[in-house]
Amino acid sequence: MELTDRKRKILNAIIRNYLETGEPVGSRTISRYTDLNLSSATIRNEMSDLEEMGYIVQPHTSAGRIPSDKGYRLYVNALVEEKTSQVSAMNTLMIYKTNRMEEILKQVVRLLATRTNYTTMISAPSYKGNKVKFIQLSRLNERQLLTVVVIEGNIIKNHIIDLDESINEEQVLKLNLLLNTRLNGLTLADINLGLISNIKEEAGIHVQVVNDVLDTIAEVIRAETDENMEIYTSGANNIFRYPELADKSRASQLITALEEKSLLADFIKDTEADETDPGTGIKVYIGEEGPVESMKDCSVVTATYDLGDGLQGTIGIIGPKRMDYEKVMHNLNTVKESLNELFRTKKVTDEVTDDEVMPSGPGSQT
Amino acid sequence: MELTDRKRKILNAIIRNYLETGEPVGSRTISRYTDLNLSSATIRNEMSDLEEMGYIVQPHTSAGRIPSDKGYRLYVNALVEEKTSQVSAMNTLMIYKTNRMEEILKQVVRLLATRTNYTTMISAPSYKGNKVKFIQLSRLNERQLLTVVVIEGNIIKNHIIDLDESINEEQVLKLNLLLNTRLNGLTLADINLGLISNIKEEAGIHVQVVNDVLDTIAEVIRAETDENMEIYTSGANNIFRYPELADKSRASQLITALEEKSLLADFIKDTEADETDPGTGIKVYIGEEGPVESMKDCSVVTATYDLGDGLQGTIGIIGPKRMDYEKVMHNLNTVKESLNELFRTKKVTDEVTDDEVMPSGPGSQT
DNA sequence: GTTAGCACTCGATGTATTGGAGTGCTAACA
DNA sequence: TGTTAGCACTCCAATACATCGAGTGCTAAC
Repeated sequence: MELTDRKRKILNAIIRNYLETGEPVGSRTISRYTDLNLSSATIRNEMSDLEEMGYIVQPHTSAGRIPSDKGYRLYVNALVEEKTSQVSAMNTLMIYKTNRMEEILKQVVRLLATRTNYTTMISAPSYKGNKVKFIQLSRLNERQLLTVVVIEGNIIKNHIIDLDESINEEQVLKLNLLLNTRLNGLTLADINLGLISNIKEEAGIHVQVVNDVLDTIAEVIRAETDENMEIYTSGANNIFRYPELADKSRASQLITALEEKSLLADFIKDTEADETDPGTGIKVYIGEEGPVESMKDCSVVTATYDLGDGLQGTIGIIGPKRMDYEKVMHNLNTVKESLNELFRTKKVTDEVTDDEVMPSGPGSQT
Repeated sequence: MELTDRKRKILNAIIRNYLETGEPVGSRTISRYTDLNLSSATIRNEMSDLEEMGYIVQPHTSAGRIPSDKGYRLYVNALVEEKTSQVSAMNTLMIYKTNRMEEILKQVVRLLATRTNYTTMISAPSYKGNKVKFIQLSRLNERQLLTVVVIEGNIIKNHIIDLDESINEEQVLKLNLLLNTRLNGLTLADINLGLISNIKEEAGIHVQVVNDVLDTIAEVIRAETDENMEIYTSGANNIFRYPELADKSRASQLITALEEKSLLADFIKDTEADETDPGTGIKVYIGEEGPVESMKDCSVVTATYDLGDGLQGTIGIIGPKRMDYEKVMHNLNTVKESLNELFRTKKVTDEVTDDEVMPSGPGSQT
């Protein structure tokens, strides 16, 4: 059967109405809603066809119809086409400037949640290059060394090494020089066994330190590429606004998914893997289209943002299938713009970083 | 009216029964449950008294009774007394060793949640001393400096400074020396205006660097004492196990509270402020006793843990008022033991730290 | 002081009944 | 041939009503 223009209009009307009300929509409603001037009976025939084609679904006999995943997909595709051709209304977000990346992300994800009334997530930007840029060893006291490793993209990692034997300033200086000359500009892949044993030889007795520095480098690089992606979420409570997500079992599953960031990471990895999208960089997962089983009652809309220098991450909005896709996509665009804006004007104070507590065991009082 | 021994026993029986079933308990149940050999009628009379005294409450006429906050309080107090006199069964937790404090905390909070079936939280240990221990400036390139500040307790913070004017190695060395000799061993309070202008004078043209280092110090110290406490939670989905917390509005409020770490921080601050507890370090907030309005249907049990060196934090368990206080307190003790254990045996690899991404604006490609 | 007995309350549960929104189908119409 | 009016039918949601049972308070007897 062919999807005539009229059928298309009716389908759109059904979807739009359902987005608003969340209730199944009947033929009579459409008959008045649209400007097609058709009787409800005609609409009924068309709806019957649409159902047969799989665009809409009847929750039970003698209820109205609701869109199927396939129906939503058609609708969203149309939206996307429309969107890309039109210039997105610039409307930057007020992001409070701060030096800590973490703060910015939390702010953004929160803003987005309150603006859209959906649940939101954002992944910290990760850097693809991963070349070692700078290594600094500092002598804290005769048995402790502070290691700081900076890799391209200005990701900083530090570590305190407890030494088995004491070390003096001169030795530290030498090691610094050695490590920097040998390792700068290399990626983890470049640092092979031959190189390592080579360096160890030159380092003489300070093998332990070299080992540790290499571990630290390995850690910083791994942390940025791997599984344990940093993800922030906000507005989890918004799921209770939508009855279709708010019942006990569904809500519980969703809350669990939000807590298990690894599930969210699946969406982000999927988004990042797929570079074939039209250009807006916005991707929509409707229901079962997504990679996460327990979120099959939701739609997820994601977008990648780019801070320049190859530093990029993903923003996502999680809501019911009947979410306001148009609004959501618009908001995602706004956020992308705003983040760009922020980092373009941030030239002056363009550092953001920091670190964490580290407890020192009872053995290390000096 | 006096709380006779018999009334006490009946009250206990009511509470214990209610903890198990979650349903109002009637006189007949108690009449059989206890070994008092009293008829339901007698129990009824006693229950009537207990209600008048405010220990129990009737949800509606002709339902059984449920404990009031006051009733729980009596019960918990008795529990605590009993607990402290008895040696807590040592039963350490399997904590997977890792170098990152964050990982350990996440592990602990998660373990605790799955063990207890309640929602859990843990605050990162914070250090009370806050003396500057070591400052390291490194020249990344002629316009960028890396600042690393270590304070006692080995909390590390770093920062990249973009300079208005170029700087050479020699100048960096001088600044390093200057800052270390002047600031080491001082707390934030010690660093007054006089000292600052003094240092700035000595620093000559590099006022900007001095300012930034001071900012960084201020930030690291503030971050550890202040509001923005790091708190991890787990097992949010567990609230759906308890019907009295699982209805839409309550669940939504709770989820919000868990997301708004600031509310949880209120509990932690309260716990830490109160050093007058019996010695177990365990504190129980029943319903409205807690500082957070939106959690008045919950009980929260907290305990402080101590990693030595004055580094301490708080663990908390959030559940319905009818939570299994005994189990919860026992588990908290176990976790305390385990954390102690972990850091006692961690002497060799006693560092834990790390850091974060920092994007570099498009202006800083070199 | 304790207990048996009884009337009473009130939520929870189950069962009809009804109303309305919606459908599918058929026959008539343009 | 496409459109529409009409009608029988379905099914959910809401309402009302009856019933059950757990629990209470009170009184009178032990």
